[in-house]
Amino acid sequence: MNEEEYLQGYDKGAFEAPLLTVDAVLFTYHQDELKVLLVERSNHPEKGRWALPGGFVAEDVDKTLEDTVVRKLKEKTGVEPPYVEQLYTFGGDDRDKRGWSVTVCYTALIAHQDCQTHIDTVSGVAWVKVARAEKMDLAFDHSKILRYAQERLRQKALYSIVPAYALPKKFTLPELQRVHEAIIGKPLQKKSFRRRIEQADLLIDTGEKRSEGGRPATLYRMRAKSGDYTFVRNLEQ
Amino acid sequence: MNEEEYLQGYDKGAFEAPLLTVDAVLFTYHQDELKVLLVERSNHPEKGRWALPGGFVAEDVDKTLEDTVVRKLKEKTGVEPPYVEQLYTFGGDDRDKRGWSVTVCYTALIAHQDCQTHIDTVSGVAWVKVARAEKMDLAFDHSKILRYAQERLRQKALYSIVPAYALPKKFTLPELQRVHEAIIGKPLQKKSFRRRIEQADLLIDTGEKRSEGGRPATLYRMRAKSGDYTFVRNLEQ
DNA sequence: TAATATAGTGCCTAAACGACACTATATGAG
DNA sequence: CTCATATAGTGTCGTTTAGGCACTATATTA
Repeated sequence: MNEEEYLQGYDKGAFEAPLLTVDAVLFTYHQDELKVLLVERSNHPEKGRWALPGGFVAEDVDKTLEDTVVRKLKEKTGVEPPYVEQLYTFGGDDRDKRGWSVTVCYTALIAHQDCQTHIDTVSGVAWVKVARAEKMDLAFDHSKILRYAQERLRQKALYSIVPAYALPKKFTLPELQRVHEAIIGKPLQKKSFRRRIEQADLLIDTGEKRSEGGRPATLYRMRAKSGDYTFVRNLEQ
Repeated sequence: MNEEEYLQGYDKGAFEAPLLTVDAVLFTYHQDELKVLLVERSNHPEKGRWALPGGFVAEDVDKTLEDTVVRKLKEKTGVEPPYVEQLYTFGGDDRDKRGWSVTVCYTALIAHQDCQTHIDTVSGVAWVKVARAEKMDLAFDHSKILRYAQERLRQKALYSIVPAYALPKKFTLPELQRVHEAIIGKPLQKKSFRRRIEQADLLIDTGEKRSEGGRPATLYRMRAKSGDYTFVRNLEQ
Protein backbone atom coordinates (compact mmCIF):
# COMPACT_ATOMS: atom_id res chain seq x y z
CA MET A 1 0.00 0.00 0.00
CA ASN A 2 1.44 3.38 -0.91
CA GLU A 3 0.80 6.57 1.04
CA GLU A 4 -1.99 7.77 -1.23
CA GLU A 5 -3.96 4.56 -0.75
CA TYR A 6 -3.34 4.74 2.99
CA LEU A 7 -4.67 8.28 3.19
CA GLN A 8 -7.78 7.42 1.20
CA GLY A 9 -8.62 4.62 3.59
CA TYR A 10 -7.82 6.64 6.70
CA ASP A 11 -10.67 7.60 9.01
CA LYS A 12 -9.77 10.00 11.81
CA GLY A 13 -12.94 9.26 13.73
CA ALA A 14 -12.05 5.58 14.01
CA PHE A 15 -9.55 6.20 16.80
CA GLU A 16 -10.12 7.32 20.35
CA ALA A 17 -8.76 10.79 20.88
CA PRO A 18 -8.66 13.12 23.86
CA LEU A 19 -11.03 16.06 23.90
CA LEU A 20 -9.08 19.07 22.64
CA THR A 21 -9.84 22.65 23.62
CA VAL A 22 -8.06 25.99 23.45
CA ASP A 23 -8.28 28.43 26.38
CA ALA A 24 -7.00 31.92 27.00
CA VAL A 25 -5.96 33.92 30.03
CA LEU A 26 -6.65 37.48 28.88
CA PHE A 27 -5.25 40.14 31.19
CA THR A 28 -5.77 43.86 31.25
CA TYR A 29 -4.96 46.76 33.57
CA HIS A 30 -7.67 49.09 34.77
CA GLN A 31 -8.12 51.31 37.80
CA ASP A 32 -4.77 50.36 39.33
CA GLU A 33 -5.68 46.67 39.16
CA LEU A 34 -4.68 43.71 37.04
CA LYS A 35 -7.83 42.02 35.75
CA VAL A 36 -8.59 38.80 33.92
CA LEU A 37 -11.47 37.99 31.56
CA LEU A 38 -13.82 35.29 32.81
CA VAL A 39 -16.95 33.82 31.27
CA GLU A 40 -19.86 32.12 32.94
CA ARG A 41 -20.45 28.69 31.43
CA SER A 42 -23.87 28.45 29.84
CA ASN A 43 -23.67 24.76 29.00
CA HIS A 44 -22.76 21.49 30.66
CA PRO A 45 -20.37 20.44 31.99
CA GLU A 46 -19.63 22.81 34.90
CA LYS A 47 -22.68 24.86 33.85
CA GLY A 48 -23.02 28.12 35.76
CA ARG A 49 -19.41 28.18 36.86
CA TRP A 50 -16.92 30.86 35.87
CA ALA A 51 -14.17 29.80 33.49
CA LEU A 52 -11.48 31.07 31.17
CA PRO A 53 -12.70 31.93 27.67
CA GLY A 54 -12.03 29.19 25.15
CA GLY A 55 -13.53 26.49 23.02
CA PHE A 56 -13.01 23.92 20.31
CA VAL A 57 -11.00 24.18 17.13
CA ALA A 58 -13.26 24.84 14.14
CA GLU A 59 -11.46 22.80 11.50
CA ASP A 60 -13.05 24.65 8.59
CA VAL A 61 -12.35 28.15 9.94
CA ASP A 62 -9.08 27.92 11.86
CA LYS A 63 -5.77 27.32 10.16
CA THR A 64 -3.71 27.29 13.37
CA LEU A 65 -4.27 27.02 17.12
CA GLU A 66 -3.63 30.74 17.42
CA ASP A 67 -6.48 31.35 14.96
CA THR A 68 -8.74 29.46 17.35
CA VAL A 69 -7.79 31.45 20.42
CA VAL A 70 -7.98 34.78 18.61
CA ARG A 71 -11.40 33.88 17.18
CA LYS A 72 -12.69 32.92 20.63
CA LEU A 73 -11.38 36.11 22.21
CA LYS A 74 -12.87 38.20 19.44
CA GLU A 75 -16.26 36.61 20.12
CA LYS A 76 -16.03 37.71 23.75
CA THR A 77 -14.32 41.10 23.44
CA GLY A 78 -15.09 42.25 19.92
CA VAL A 79 -11.41 42.78 19.08
CA GLU A 80 -8.20 40.87 18.50
CA PRO A 81 -5.70 41.35 21.33
CA PRO A 82 -2.34 42.85 20.33
CA TYR A 83 -0.46 40.22 22.34
CA VAL A 84 -1.15 36.49 22.25
CA GLU A 85 1.41 33.91 23.32
CA GLN A 86 1.16 30.22 24.01
CA LEU A 87 1.35 29.49 27.73
CA TYR A 88 1.24 25.74 28.32
CA THR A 89 -0.74 22.67 27.36
CA PHE A 90 -2.52 20.90 30.18
CA GLY A 91 -3.72 17.36 29.64
CA GLY A 92 -4.89 14.40 31.63
CA ASP A 93 -7.66 11.96 32.39
CA ASP A 94 -9.09 13.88 35.35
CA ARG A 95 -9.40 17.51 34.29
CA ASP A 96 -12.73 17.19 32.47
CA LYS A 97 -15.63 14.95 33.46
CA ARG A 98 -16.17 14.03 29.83
CA GLY A 99 -12.92 12.06 29.80
CA TRP A 100 -9.28 12.40 28.77
CA SER A 101 -8.82 15.99 27.70
CA VAL A 102 -6.19 18.45 26.58
CA THR A 103 -6.27 22.23 26.58
CA VAL A 104 -3.76 24.38 24.76
CA CYS A 105 -3.60 27.59 26.79
CA TYR A 106 -2.59 31.08 25.74
CA THR A 107 -1.79 34.25 27.60
CA ALA A 108 -3.15 37.42 25.99
CA LEU A 109 -3.05 41.10 26.87
CA ILE A 110 -5.27 43.96 25.80
CA ALA A 111 -6.00 47.56 26.70
CA HIS A 112 -9.12 47.82 28.83
CA GLN A 113 -10.55 50.72 26.81
CA ASP A 114 -10.32 48.74 23.56
CA CYS A 115 -12.99 46.23 24.55
CA GLN A 116 -14.93 47.61 27.50
CA THR A 117 -17.95 48.74 25.47
CA HIS A 118 -18.33 45.37 23.76
CA ILE A 119 -18.00 43.42 26.99
CA ASP A 120 -20.66 45.56 28.68
CA THR A 121 -23.17 44.41 26.05
CA VAL A 122 -22.48 40.68 26.46
CA SER A 123 -23.85 38.86 29.48
CA GLY A 124 -21.78 36.22 31.25
CA VAL A 125 -18.49 37.90 30.37
CA ALA A 126 -16.63 40.03 32.90
CA TRP A 127 -13.31 41.54 33.88
CA VAL A 128 -12.46 40.23 37.32
CA LYS A 129 -9.68 41.57 39.53
CA VAL A 130 -6.94 38.94 39.54
CA ALA A 131 -6.78 39.14 43.33
CA ARG A 132 -10.43 38.05 43.42
CA ALA A 133 -10.24 35.54 40.56
CA GLU A 134 -7.43 33.75 42.44
CA LYS A 135 -9.85 33.02 45.24
CA MET A 136 -12.69 31.82 43.01
CA ASP A 137 -13.25 28.14 42.34
CA LEU A 138 -13.17 28.21 38.56
CA ALA A 139 -14.40 25.45 36.24
CA PHE A 140 -12.16 22.50 35.36
CA ASP A 141 -8.51 23.18 36.26
CA HIS A 142 -8.79 26.83 35.29
CA SER A 143 -7.70 28.09 38.70
CA LYS A 144 -4.43 26.23 38.24
CA ILE A 145 -4.07 27.61 34.72
CA LEU A 146 -4.66 31.14 35.98
CA ARG A 147 -1.95 30.75 38.62
CA TYR A 148 0.43 29.41 35.99
CA ALA A 149 -0.30 32.36 33.69
CA GLN A 150 0.24 34.85 36.51
CA GLU A 151 3.61 33.35 37.35
CA ARG A 152 4.73 33.39 33.72
CA LEU A 153 3.58 36.98 33.24
CA ARG A 154 5.40 37.90 36.43
CA GLN A 155 8.62 36.49 35.02
CA LYS A 156 8.11 38.38 31.78
CA ALA A 157 7.61 41.62 33.71
CA LEU A 158 11.11 41.14 35.15
CA TYR A 159 12.93 40.88 31.82
CA SER A 160 10.69 42.44 29.14
CA ILE A 161 8.12 45.17 28.58
CA VAL A 162 5.44 42.76 27.37
CA PRO A 163 3.06 44.16 30.03
CA ALA A 164 2.84 47.30 27.87
CA TYR A 165 0.30 45.41 25.73
CA ALA A 166 -2.14 45.68 28.64
CA LEU A 167 -2.15 49.44 28.07
CA PRO A 168 -3.51 51.63 25.25
CA LYS A 169 -1.23 52.29 22.25
CA LYS A 170 0.01 55.48 23.85
CA PHE A 171 1.08 55.35 27.46
CA THR A 172 3.43 57.00 29.92
CA LEU A 173 6.40 55.46 31.68
CA PRO A 174 4.85 55.87 35.15
CA GLU A 175 1.77 54.02 33.87
CA LEU A 176 3.90 51.20 32.51
CA GLN A 177 5.80 50.97 35.78
CA ARG A 178 2.51 50.69 37.68
CA VAL A 179 1.42 47.79 35.46
CA HIS A 180 4.71 46.02 36.09
CA GLU A 181 4.36 46.62 39.81
CA ALA A 182 0.83 45.24 39.81
CA ILE A 183 2.03 42.10 38.04
CA ILE A 184 5.16 41.60 40.10
CA GLY A 185 3.45 42.47 43.36
CA LYS A 186 6.08 44.84 44.67
CA PRO A 187 7.37 48.35 43.97
CA LEU A 188 10.20 48.89 41.49
CA GLN A 189 12.96 51.48 41.45
CA LYS A 190 11.87 54.24 39.08
CA LYS A 191 15.43 54.87 37.95
CA SER A 192 16.22 51.23 37.16
CA PHE A 193 12.93 50.75 35.36
CA ARG A 194 13.33 53.80 33.14
CA ARG A 195 17.05 53.45 32.46
CA ARG A 196 16.90 50.02 30.87
CA ILE A 197 13.93 50.92 28.67
CA GLU A 198 15.73 54.01 27.45
CA GLN A 199 19.02 52.21 26.87
CA ALA A 200 17.36 49.49 24.80
CA ASP A 201 15.46 52.14 22.84
CA LEU A 202 12.20 50.23 23.11
CA LEU A 203 9.73 53.13 22.99
CA ILE A 204 9.02 56.01 20.66
CA ASP A 205 8.34 59.45 22.07
CA THR A 206 5.09 60.63 20.51
CA GLY A 207 5.88 64.23 21.38
CA GLU A 208 2.65 64.42 23.38
CA LYS A 209 2.29 64.76 27.13
CA ARG A 210 -0.39 63.76 29.61
CA SER A 211 -0.96 65.48 32.91
CA GLU A 212 -2.28 63.80 36.03
CA GLY A 213 -2.08 66.56 38.58
CA GLY A 214 1.65 67.17 38.53
CA ARG A 215 4.31 67.51 35.89
CA PRO A 216 2.95 66.09 32.63
CA ALA A 217 4.39 62.72 31.59
CA THR A 218 5.68 61.97 28.13
CA LEU A 219 3.45 59.71 26.04
CA TYR A 220 5.23 56.85 24.30
CA ARG A 221 4.21 54.09 21.94
CA MET A 222 5.93 50.75 21.46
CA ARG A 223 8.46 50.17 18.74
CA ALA A 224 7.56 47.26 16.42
CA LYS A 225 9.59 44.40 17.93
CA SER A 226 9.83 45.73 21.49
CA GLY A 227 7.61 42.96 22.85
CA ASP A 228 10.20 40.38 21.81
CA TYR A 229 13.12 42.17 23.44
CA THR A 230 14.51 40.57 26.57
CA PHE A 231 16.89 42.30 28.94
CA VAL A 232 19.97 40.25 29.78
CA ARG A 233 19.45 40.91 33.46
CA ASN A 234 16.28 40.58 35.54
CA LEU A 235 14.92 43.24 37.83
CA GLU A 236 15.18 42.38 41.52
CA GLN A 237 13.14 39.31 42.37
CA MET B 1 -31.14 18.26 32.08
CA ASN B 2 -28.66 18.13 34.92
CA GLU B 3 -24.95 17.50 34.52
CA GLU B 4 -25.16 13.81 35.31
CA GLU B 5 -27.74 13.25 32.57
CA TYR B 6 -25.67 15.32 30.17
CA LEU B 7 -22.55 13.26 30.84
CA GLN B 8 -24.44 9.98 30.36
CA GLY B 9 -25.62 11.09 26.95
CA TYR B 10 -22.27 12.55 25.92
CA ASP B 11 -20.35 10.81 23.15
CA LYS B 12 -16.83 12.08 22.54
CA GLY B 13 -16.58 10.37 19.18
CA ALA B 14 -19.56 12.32 17.84
CA PHE B 15 -17.51 15.48 17.33
CA GLU B 16 -14.74 16.18 14.87
CA ALA B 17 -11.44 16.59 16.64
CA PRO B 18 -7.92 17.27 15.47
CA LEU B 19 -5.46 14.40 15.49
CA LEU B 20 -3.46 14.68 18.72
CA THR B 21 0.09 13.42 19.11
CA VAL B 22 2.92 13.90 21.58
CA ASP B 23 6.51 14.26 20.33
CA ALA B 24 9.86 14.65 22.01
CA VAL B 25 13.17 16.24 21.14
CA LEU B 26 15.61 14.15 23.17
CA PHE B 27 19.13 15.57 23.29
CA THR B 28 22.33 14.08 24.57
CA TYR B 29 26.03 14.93 24.50
CA HIS B 30 28.57 12.44 23.22
CA GLN B 31 32.03 12.72 21.68
CA ASP B 32 32.08 16.52 21.83
CA GLU B 33 28.81 16.72 19.93
CA LEU B 34 25.21 17.52 20.75
CA LYS B 35 22.99 14.76 19.39
CA VAL B 36 19.26 14.23 18.97
CA LEU B 37 17.27 11.01 18.91
CA LEU B 38 15.52 10.29 15.62
CA VAL B 39 13.36 7.37 14.53
CA GLU B 40 12.67 6.07 11.07
CA ARG B 41 8.94 5.91 10.43
CA SER B 42 7.81 2.37 9.76
CA ASN B 43 4.21 3.25 8.92
CA HIS B 44 2.27 5.67 6.76
CA PRO B 45 2.15 8.59 6.54
CA GLU B 46 5.70 9.77 5.79
CA LYS B 47 6.83 6.13 5.86
CA GLY B 48 10.59 5.71 5.64
CA ARG B 49 11.32 9.27 6.71
CA TRP B 50 13.18 10.19 9.86
CA ALA B 51 11.14 11.86 12.58
CA LEU B 52 11.13 12.83 16.25
CA PRO B 53 10.03 10.03 18.58
CA GLY B 54 6.42 10.32 19.65
CA GLY B 55 2.96 8.90 19.33
CA PHE B 56 -0.62 8.93 20.49
CA VAL B 57 -1.97 9.22 24.01
CA ALA B 58 -3.00 5.83 25.36
CA GLU B 59 -6.04 6.82 27.38
CA ASP B 60 -6.02 3.69 29.51
CA VAL B 61 -2.30 3.86 30.36
CA ASP B 62 -1.39 7.55 30.51
CA LYS B 63 -2.70 9.84 33.23
CA THR B 64 -1.02 12.96 31.87
CA LEU B 65 0.68 14.16 28.68
CA GLU B 66 4.03 13.78 30.38
CA ASP B 67 3.20 10.12 31.00
CA THR B 68 2.74 9.73 27.26
CA VAL B 69 6.04 11.29 26.30
CA VAL B 70 7.97 9.39 28.98
CA ARG B 71 6.37 6.11 27.90
CA LYS B 72 7.27 6.75 24.26
CA LEU B 73 10.86 7.64 25.13
CA LYS B 74 11.20 4.57 27.31
CA GLU B 75 10.06 2.42 24.38
CA LYS B 76 12.89 3.84 22.29
CA THR B 77 15.68 4.22 24.83
CA GLY B 78 14.84 1.71 27.56
CA VAL B 79 14.99 4.35 30.29
CA GLU B 80 13.14 7.42 31.55
CA PRO B 81 15.08 10.63 30.92
CA PRO B 82 15.96 12.67 34.03
CA TYR B 83 14.80 15.89 32.38
CA VAL B 84 11.53 16.32 30.51
CA GLU B 85 9.95 19.72 29.93
CA GLN B 86 7.13 20.86 27.71
CA LEU B 87 8.41 22.81 24.73
CA TYR B 88 5.50 24.05 22.63
CA THR B 89 2.31 22.81 21.01
CA PHE B 90 2.18 22.99 17.24
CA GLY B 91 -1.18 22.76 15.52
CA GLY B 92 -2.74 23.45 12.17
CA ASP B 93 -4.53 22.09 9.14
CA ASP B 94 -1.40 21.60 7.03
CA ARG B 95 1.15 19.83 9.21
CA ASP B 96 -0.14 16.27 8.70
CA LYS B 97 -1.65 14.86 5.53
CA ARG B 98 -4.33 13.10 7.57
CA GLY B 99 -5.93 16.44 8.42
CA TRP B 100 -6.05 19.05 11.19
CA SER B 101 -3.51 17.96 13.76
CA VAL B 102 -1.89 19.02 17.00
CA THR B 103 1.35 17.85 18.57
CA VAL B 104 2.35 18.62 22.13
CA CYS B 105 6.15 18.70 22.07
CA TYR B 106 8.63 18.12 24.86
CA THR B 107 12.34 18.69 25.25
CA ALA B 108 14.18 15.94 27.09
CA LEU B 109 17.80 15.34 28.06
CA ILE B 110 19.63 12.16 28.94
CA ALA B 111 23.16 10.88 29.41
CA HIS B 112 24.37 9.03 26.35
CA GLN B 113 25.77 6.13 28.35
CA ASP B 114 22.42 5.52 30.05
CA CYS B 115 20.71 4.37 26.88
CA GLN B 116 23.34 3.55 24.26
CA THR B 117 23.15 -0.23 24.72
CA HIS B 118 19.38 -0.31 24.35
CA ILE B 119 19.38 1.89 21.28
CA ASP B 120 21.99 -0.25 19.58
CA THR B 121 19.58 -3.21 19.76
CA VAL B 122 16.61 -1.39 18.21
CA SER B 123 16.56 -0.75 14.50
CA GLY B 124 15.27 2.52 13.11
CA VAL B 125 16.36 4.51 16.16
CA ALA B 126 19.55 6.56 16.14
CA TRP B 127 21.44 9.39 17.75
CA VAL B 128 22.11 11.97 15.07
CA LYS B 129 24.48 14.90 15.43
CA VAL B 130 22.33 18.01 15.70
CA ALA B 131 24.45 19.71 13.04
CA ARG B 132 23.44 16.92 10.64
CA ALA B 133 19.82 16.59 11.80
CA GLU B 134 19.34 20.29 11.08
CA LYS B 135 20.08 19.64 7.43
CA MET B 136 17.80 16.60 7.12
CA ASP B 137 14.30 16.89 5.77
CA LEU B 138 12.41 15.34 8.66
CA ALA B 139 8.82 14.08 8.57
CA PHE B 140 5.90 16.48 9.11
CA ASP B 141 7.07 19.81 10.61
CA HIS B 142 9.69 18.10 12.75
CA SER B 143 12.57 20.11 11.30
CA LYS B 144 10.83 23.26 12.53
CA ILE B 145 10.22 21.66 15.92
CA LEU B 146 13.88 20.68 16.20
CA ARG B 147 15.00 24.25 15.45
CA TYR B 148 12.56 25.56 18.06
CA ALA B 149 13.89 23.10 20.65
CA GLN B 150 17.48 24.05 19.88
CA GLU B 151 16.75 27.72 20.34
CA ARG B 152 14.95 27.13 23.64
CA LEU B 153 17.74 24.92 24.95
CA ARG B 154 20.22 27.57 23.88
CA GLN B 155 18.40 30.15 25.98
CA LYS B 156 18.34 27.79 28.95
CA ALA B 157 22.09 27.26 28.64
CA LEU B 158 22.52 31.02 29.16
CA TYR B 159 20.64 31.23 32.46
CA SER B 160 20.54 27.72 33.97
CA ILE B 161 22.50 24.49 34.24
CA VAL B 162 19.74 22.37 32.73
CA PRO B 163 22.23 21.06 30.13
CA ALA B 164 23.82 19.04 32.97
CA TYR B 165 21.02 16.51 32.44
CA ALA B 166 22.66 15.57 29.14
CA LEU B 167 25.60 14.23 31.18
CA PRO B 168 25.97 11.24 33.51
CA LYS B 169 25.08 11.73 37.18
CA LYS B 170 28.69 12.55 38.02
CA PHE B 171 30.46 15.04 35.80
CA THR B 172 33.21 17.64 35.89
CA LEU B 173 32.87 21.39 35.44
CA PRO B 174 34.96 21.43 32.24
CA GLU B 175 32.61 18.77 30.83
CA LEU B 176 29.58 20.82 31.72
CA GLN B 177 31.11 23.90 30.16
CA ARG B 178 31.75 21.98 26.94
CA VAL B 179 28.08 20.93 26.80
CA HIS B 180 27.00 24.52 27.27
CA GLU B 181 29.40 25.65 24.56
CA ALA B 182 28.11 23.00 22.17
CA ILE B 183 24.55 24.18 22.76
CA ILE B 184 25.29 27.89 22.60
CA GLY B 185 27.65 27.55 19.69
CA LYS B 186 30.45 29.68 21.06
CA PRO B 187 33.12 29.50 23.77
CA LEU B 188 32.39 30.72 27.29
CA GLN B 189 34.66 32.33 29.85
CA LYS B 190 35.76 29.61 32.24
CA LYS B 191 35.82 31.95 35.20
CA SER B 192 32.32 33.35 34.63
CA PHE B 193 30.91 29.91 34.07
CA ARG B 194 32.38 28.43 37.24
CA ARG B 195 31.84 31.43 39.48
CA ARG B 196 28.07 31.58 39.10
CA ILE B 197 27.65 27.84 39.62
CA GLU B 198 29.73 27.98 42.77
CA GLN B 199 27.99 31.08 44.12
CA ALA B 200 24.54 29.56 43.64
CA ASP B 201 25.74 26.34 45.26
CA LEU B 202 24.15 24.19 42.55
CA LEU B 203 26.50 21.22 42.63
CA ILE B 204 27.76 18.77 45.23
CA ASP B 205 31.43 17.81 45.30
CA THR B 206 31.53 14.01 45.30
CA GLY B 207 35.12 14.03 46.59
CA GLU B 208 36.20 12.06 43.52
CA LYS B 209 38.42 13.24 40.69
CA ARG B 210 38.73 12.29 37.04
CA SER B 211 41.90 12.73 35.04
CA GLU B 212 42.01 13.41 31.29
CA GLY B 213 45.71 13.89 30.70
CA GLY B 214 46.30 16.88 32.91
CA ARG B 215 45.33 17.93 36.39
CA PRO B 216 42.38 15.78 37.51
CA ALA B 217 39.02 17.53 37.58
CA THR B 218 36.60 17.39 40.51
CA LEU B 219 33.53 15.24 39.95
CA TYR B 220 30.24 16.84 40.94
CA ARG B 221 26.63 15.76 40.99
CA MET B 222 23.57 17.99 40.79
CA ARG B 223 21.76 19.16 43.87
CA ALA B 224 18.06 18.24 43.90
CA LYS B 225 16.43 21.46 42.62
CA SER B 226 19.40 22.78 40.65
CA GLY B 227 17.65 22.25 37.32
CA ASP B 228 14.98 24.76 38.31
CA TYR B 229 17.43 27.46 39.35
CA THR B 230 17.72 30.44 37.05
CA PHE B 231 20.51 33.00 37.23
CA VAL B 232 19.26 36.59 37.28
CA ARG B 233 21.73 37.49 34.58
CA ASN B 234 22.39 35.76 31.26
CA LEU B 235 25.81 34.84 30.01
CA GLU B 236 26.99 36.92 27.07
CA GLN B 237 24.87 36.27 24.00
C1' DT C 1 3.17 83.35 44.59
C1' DA C 2 3.79 79.40 47.29
C1' DA C 3 2.40 74.62 48.38
C1' DT C 4 1.78 70.28 46.46
C1' DA C 5 1.95 66.59 43.21
C1' DT C 6 3.85 64.00 39.77
C1' DA C 7 7.78 63.35 36.22
C1' DG C 8 12.30 62.82 35.36
C1' DT C 9 17.74 63.03 36.37
C1' DG C 10 22.44 62.71 38.80
C1' DC C 11 25.34 60.12 41.05
C1' DC C 12 27.27 56.84 44.07
C1' DT C 13 27.22 51.91 45.52
C1' DA C 14 26.80 46.95 44.76
C1' DA C 15 26.64 42.68 42.26
C1' DA C 16 28.06 39.85 38.74
C1' DC C 17 30.10 39.00 34.29
C1' DG C 18 34.38 39.51 30.85
C1' DA C 19 39.06 39.07 30.15
C1' DC C 20 43.24 37.15 30.96
C1' DA C 21 47.23 36.11 33.46
C1' DC C 22 48.58 33.24 36.94
C1' DT C 23 48.98 29.00 39.90
C1' DA C 24 48.09 23.84 40.72
C1' DT C 25 48.48 19.07 39.68
C1' DA C 26 48.41 15.47 36.77
C1' DT C 27 51.07 12.51 32.76
C1' DG C 28 54.88 11.22 29.97
C1' DA C 29 59.47 11.78 27.55
C1' DG C 30 64.34 12.04 27.99
C1' DC D 1 64.53 12.73 38.49
C1' DT D 2 63.40 16.61 36.03
C1' DC D 3 61.19 19.16 32.80
C1' DA D 4 57.76 19.86 29.05
C1' DT D 5 53.05 19.64 28.33
C1' DA D 6 48.23 19.36 29.29
C1' DT D 7 44.30 20.25 31.73
C1' DA D 8 42.05 22.24 36.15
C1' DG D 9 41.28 25.90 38.83
C1' DT D 10 42.10 30.94 40.96
C1' DG D 11 43.22 36.14 41.47
C1' DT D 12 42.21 40.37 40.07
C1' DC D 13 40.87 44.26 37.64
C1' DG D 14 37.76 46.52 34.45
C1' DT D 15 32.94 46.95 32.70
C1' DT D 16 28.11 46.79 32.80
C1' DT D 17 23.87 47.40 34.83
C1' DA D 18 20.74 47.34 38.76
C1' DG D 19 19.62 49.54 43.57
C1' DG D 20 19.05 53.48 46.24
C1' DC D 21 17.94 58.01 47.09
C1' DA D 22 18.38 62.82 46.85
C1' DC D 23 17.77 66.27 43.70
C1' DT D 24 15.67 69.02 39.86
C1' DA D 25 11.67 70.04 36.57
C1' DT D 26 7.07 71.28 35.48
C1' DA D 27 2.50 71.09 36.00
C1' DT D 28 -2.01 72.34 39.09
C1' DT D 29 -4.34 74.65 42.77
C1' DA D 30 -5.11 77.38 46.91
